[in-house]
Amino acid sequence: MRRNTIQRQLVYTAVQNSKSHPTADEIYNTIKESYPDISLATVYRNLNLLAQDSEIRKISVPDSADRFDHTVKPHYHIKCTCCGRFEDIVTRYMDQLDSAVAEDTSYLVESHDIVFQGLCPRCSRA
Amino acid sequence: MRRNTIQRQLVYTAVQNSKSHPTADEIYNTIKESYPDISLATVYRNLNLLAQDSEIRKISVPDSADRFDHTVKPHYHIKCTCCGRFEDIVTRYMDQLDSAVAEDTSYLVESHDIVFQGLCPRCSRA
DNA sequence: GTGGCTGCAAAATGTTTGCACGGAT
DNA sequence: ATCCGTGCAAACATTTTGCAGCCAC
Repeated sequence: MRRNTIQRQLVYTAVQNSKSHPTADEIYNTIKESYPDISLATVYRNLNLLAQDSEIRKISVPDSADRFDHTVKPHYHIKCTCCGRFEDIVTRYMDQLDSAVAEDTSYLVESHDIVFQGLCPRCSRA
Repeated sequence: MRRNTIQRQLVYTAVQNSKSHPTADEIYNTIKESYPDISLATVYRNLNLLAQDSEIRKISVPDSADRFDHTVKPHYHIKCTCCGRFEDIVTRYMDQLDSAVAEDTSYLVESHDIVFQGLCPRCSRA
């Protein structure tokens, strides 16, 4: 049975209100402004619980800390190899990849993540 | 100018000889058997240099340590969410995704990685 | 009242770095 | 002779965990 604590609500709200893709530490610092007693461990615990419950999404980013996304609907991401900027891609999720791979591998495929890498407009001008 | 040291050759060879997708620590332990003085820091340094030079590939794995791949040709991976098993997928690399995303985002897209997740045959039977 | 959740500190994990020395060029 | 790469240890970054008390149920 899962309890509905103040801390979990704060974590959830902070992720929802973030326009970008915050790291655990960014969430922690945001919440601390209004609720200075919260602990980083609690932030991590709740981010993981919320991700388990599919209320937020956990994204694994190459060469940096995990990020969290308020958008639960599957979608893709792009990372600038120069400045680290990290953004959504607005293409349609390709369900058919999952079924194709399921046939080829005899895995029970649940999902896939795509991370594109390249130079963002600003960095490519330099 | 890059020097050709024994240690770098050992790291390169260890990655090539590995059938799977070893972590830095696995490479380190393999090499230590024949060359006990090698340091983990040296293994990390050389793995990163080799990946920079595109002699091996570095793969970011959700919720676990980075892995290294002797296959330089771009291809996709799948991870079992239950036992952590990690394998190649033998589909064709979809170049057209990179150009499509380049058009949509005005990034200079270099590449993309896909990691599928699901249950491997063994785990799905349980 | 109970047991899941918290804060804190410590530990665990994964990776990088400062430094003096040694070896490849 | 140069100076890049090494081993070592320490630092660093990120995330998890043990524990005693607390609070939502």
